[in-house]
Amino acid sequence: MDTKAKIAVLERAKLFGGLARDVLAASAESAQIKLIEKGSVLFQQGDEATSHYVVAWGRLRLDQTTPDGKNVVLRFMGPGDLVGSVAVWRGVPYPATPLAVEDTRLLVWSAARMMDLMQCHPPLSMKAMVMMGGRIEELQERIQQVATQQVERRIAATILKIAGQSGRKVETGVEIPFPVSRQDLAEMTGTTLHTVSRTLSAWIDDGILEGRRSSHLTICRPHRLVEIADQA
Amino acid sequence: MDTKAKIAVLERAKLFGGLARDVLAASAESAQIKLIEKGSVLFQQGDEATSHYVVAWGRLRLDQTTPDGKNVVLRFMGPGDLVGSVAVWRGVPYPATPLAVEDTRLLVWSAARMMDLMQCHPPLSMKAMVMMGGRIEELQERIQQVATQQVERRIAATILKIAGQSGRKVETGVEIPFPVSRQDLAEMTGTTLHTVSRTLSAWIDDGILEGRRSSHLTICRPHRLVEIADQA
DNA sequence: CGGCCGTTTGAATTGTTTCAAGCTATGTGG
DNA sequence: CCACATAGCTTGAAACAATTCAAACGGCCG
Repeated sequence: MDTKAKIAVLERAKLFGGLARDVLAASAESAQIKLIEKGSVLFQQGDEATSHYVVAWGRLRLDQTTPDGKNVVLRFMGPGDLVGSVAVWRGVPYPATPLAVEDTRLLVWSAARMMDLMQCHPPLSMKAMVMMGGRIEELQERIQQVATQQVERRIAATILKIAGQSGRKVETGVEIPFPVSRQDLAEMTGTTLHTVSRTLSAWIDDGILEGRRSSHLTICRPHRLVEIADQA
Repeated sequence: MDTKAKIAVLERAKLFGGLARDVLAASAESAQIKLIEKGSVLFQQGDEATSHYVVAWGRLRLDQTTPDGKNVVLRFMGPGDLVGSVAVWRGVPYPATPLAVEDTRLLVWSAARMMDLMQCHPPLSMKAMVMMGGRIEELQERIQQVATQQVERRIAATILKIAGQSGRKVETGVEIPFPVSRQDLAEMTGTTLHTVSRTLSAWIDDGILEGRRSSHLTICRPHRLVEIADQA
């Protein structure tokens, strides 16, 4: 991947999109490329934060393991998303583990290089703040969801969020183009595999969803799902 | 309050602490003072974000109301805490409502002035990013809690967090120096007033806590509460 | 073919909520 | 100074949503 291709990736990244040519060029030039295979992790929760990444292709699932062994899926990440940024900026260990759910290609910067870029290009740090603010609001919304809504609504909302971020239109509806297991959904909504399975089964029976027994989920009647997600 | 006093407040604020003299002076000079009474709100969730605040004295509770009328307490804020920052930087409406639970005094900047300060003083925006990163981790931890732990543990952890932020040592243990109702705790932990009441009653019977019927909560046996908070 | 992993589904169990009633400080107006 | 109202809290009993336990199914890979 040459600098031109790197710039193309950066333009789609939330952190870099819309920034001046010279900032992109400076950033792209100092980026390394890293490739990881489906099923392997980029780094481990608790590792020292030495690098900062931008996803070029592929998809990652961000997992957080609790001291007592339970797992929470924080989110899925795709092209343009940032990985490890917060830990690098704060100088603390990575708080979660990104696992590739597809073969994935990323741009990499060392922590020091990233800090340099930030210092030299104020628009970059402005952008970073806006982005982090967005993440804060997202997390606050999720807390509100887990704290006040019941399971069925949370599952519906979660599926819709994933579809909104990564869904593709197909003949039968909107498809999520990478595998999302019942276990994943359980760990995103704070419930159990069993409850998710039952709920999805009911929706599939109602024709709202397609995708029994793994494969890829397809939303056939998005409108119904929205109704479930924000029913009073 | 003169500029000197303002600087003293800023030095204790997370955003300004440890910054160079000239940054503090420039910031303090352009700050206005605002006083609000116990029970009144600083602004309303949904209002356009026109100002950014730092708490000088007093205490606020940050509330978020859901579309269907339920309420979530995001956190309590005291001296040195920032209010409204994220919304100002992002140029979006305030996502929550800060309510004074004591008479409170704040420093105020217009959104435009705040952005100027940020642009002119890179160390300020660096500090802001580190701070926002901290908030992101805090929120992720809370999601993990609400999603995986049962109510008793969440209540224990929440009381300990409040005590850690604002607790004062007294003869009988650690006291939370402002009123925290059972309803508040319920809205922080995603449960009901009734469950909180039952749980606290049990703890008071066990001598872990003091503070039946409102008044101020005092933790008599912090160690026991920690055990409950992180029991496997 | 056989084993495995993710899933489905039923039944029993439980933590938590909901419903309902009563309590106790605190404050207010007569 | 005493009824009276109020706000916040407590507590029991019933109802329920979701989890846990248990077993079996189906697709896929070696």
